Amino acid sequence: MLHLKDTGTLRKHILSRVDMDEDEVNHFLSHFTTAKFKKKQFVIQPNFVAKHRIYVVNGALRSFVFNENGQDFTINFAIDDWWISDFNSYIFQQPATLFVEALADSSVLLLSFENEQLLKKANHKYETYFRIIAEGGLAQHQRRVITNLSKSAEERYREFEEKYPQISQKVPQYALASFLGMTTEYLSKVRNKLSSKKN
Amino acid sequence: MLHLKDTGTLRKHILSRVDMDEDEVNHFLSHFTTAKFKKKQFVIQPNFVAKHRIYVVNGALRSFVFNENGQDFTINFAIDDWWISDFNSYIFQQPATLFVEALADSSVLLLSFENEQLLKKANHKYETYFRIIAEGGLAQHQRRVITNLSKSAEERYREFEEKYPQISQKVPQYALASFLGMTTEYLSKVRNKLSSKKN
DNA sequence: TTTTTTTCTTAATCTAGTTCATTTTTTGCA
DNA sequence: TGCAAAAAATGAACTAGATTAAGAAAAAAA
Repeated sequence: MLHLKDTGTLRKHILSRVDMDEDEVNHFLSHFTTAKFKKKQFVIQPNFVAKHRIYVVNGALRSFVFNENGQDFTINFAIDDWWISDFNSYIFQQPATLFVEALADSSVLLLSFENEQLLKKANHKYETYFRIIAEGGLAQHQRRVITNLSKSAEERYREFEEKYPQISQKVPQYALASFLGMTTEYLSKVRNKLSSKKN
Repeated sequence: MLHLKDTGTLRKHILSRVDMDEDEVNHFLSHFTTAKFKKKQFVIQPNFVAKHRIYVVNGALRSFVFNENGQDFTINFAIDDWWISDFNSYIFQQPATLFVEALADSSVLLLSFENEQLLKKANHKYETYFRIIAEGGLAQHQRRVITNLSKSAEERYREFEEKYPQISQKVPQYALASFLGMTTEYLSKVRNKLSSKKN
């Protein structure tokens, strides 16, 4: 059984998007399990089907891939109050291509694919919530594609810093560099250049 | 009033994703308007709110942005049986940042934001459909981010050709080049290199 | 058909960002 | 607290892909 304290932020996340009464949110939240992950622990691995959507209560996770040369690319970050998974795997219940790992000790809430189906059948409002987060994620990914195509590495870094200052504090630089589509070395150079400009 | 012929492919698109009876699909489809766009015509423009989601019956559209240097970047294509819009603008009803233009004379079905809200209120199944297409779009964008980060320009082109041979027939090369994150000149070089390898 | 406009190709030059090798700093943990 | 391992920084050499420029081909317009 879940403790109230664990689900407080997710409760807010839901209520800020869909109008539900107390009982409805409670029923929704009762379908989640809690879990804790140690830093460097894997949550999802390639070739296994992603069984869960993961809501981060606190901590930091990232999803990433290796390409054929063994280089590591961060696909997404998730810190407090964000969702993460290999959605391509989760939604279609196909083998994952991504890793999801903890970047720091983290507490999460897990929703299994089966429980999600039960929820969507049980109450229209639950499905509305899933629609809204999918649409939000779609819009966000579209914005990311736009920046990746149309801005230079330096601009991408500057924009990220401005938009997500909390994240760049929490994650290692190599993970941020590959998320932004550049090497660690180059990010280091960019950072240096920008900070020397300020002073 | 819409003619049946116009909505046939959208009908199939819906029924392959959500189980509806005849009346339900008809009611859903009655909320769309038809439109035809001439090649080069703009469907959505920056600073105006995207009022519609656009389903392409036949033809070809693309969404794109200009960056501050006036370079043009294709964000998405939509050919027969695809949806397109500036989703960031449409979903949140904020001013668009993208253009959407017709690359060829096209017939489309338009769903206004207001009508979409009516539909979602009217029947649970309609919302299920919107959830499913949002999730599909999210998964697709995530795959795109992965390729853009982890593959070379040549590989991106090869994969695209393999996956969407119909599209590269239909769209101008400069639009494809910027979609794949490279210049027209470089795409031309890549094409040449690959086709000379084959012979 | 001819003219005009748009798209595509080719080639030379250039550069943003990578690679590789080494050093310094930070982190974790016995 | 000290030491090994991981992460970050630095710099030099390199390259994938951009830029520029000019001509050829194709498509649209007249």
